[in-house]
Amino acid sequence: MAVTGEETETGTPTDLSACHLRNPGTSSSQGGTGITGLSAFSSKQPTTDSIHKREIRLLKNREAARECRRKKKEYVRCLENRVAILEKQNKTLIDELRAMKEMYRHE
DNA sequence: CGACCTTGTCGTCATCCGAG
DNA sequence: CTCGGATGACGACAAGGTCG
Repeated sequence: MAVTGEETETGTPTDLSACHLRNPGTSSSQGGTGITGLSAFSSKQPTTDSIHKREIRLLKNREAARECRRKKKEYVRCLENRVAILEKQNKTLIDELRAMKEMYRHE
């Protein structure tokens, strides 16, 4: 199903400034959609120009949405990477601590 | 096998936000 | 202000899985 190009590789976010998303939950939810779309032209007959403008806008937004999703995926992958690294680090430190405790206990 | 559920992807709309 | 890009939310659709 034409799943387009995946990006590069582990932990190299192209953007989102190194796993930093802006505050979630600031959007106040849209209007349930449905009969939307022509709101901008509701009262007037759409001219060929406005139709063309709309097509351009939709095309650009379509591409923007793709890019946005791509970035989001990469961001999540980056976070998962960090989690893995930190978990590993944590484990190492716990082991180290345990070893040191053991050492001091025998002194 | 068909009906239903789940998951992933896409396009669109509404909204936010920064630039000019 | 206006404009345009970015993004959250939603519905539609397809593919795969599960169950009777």
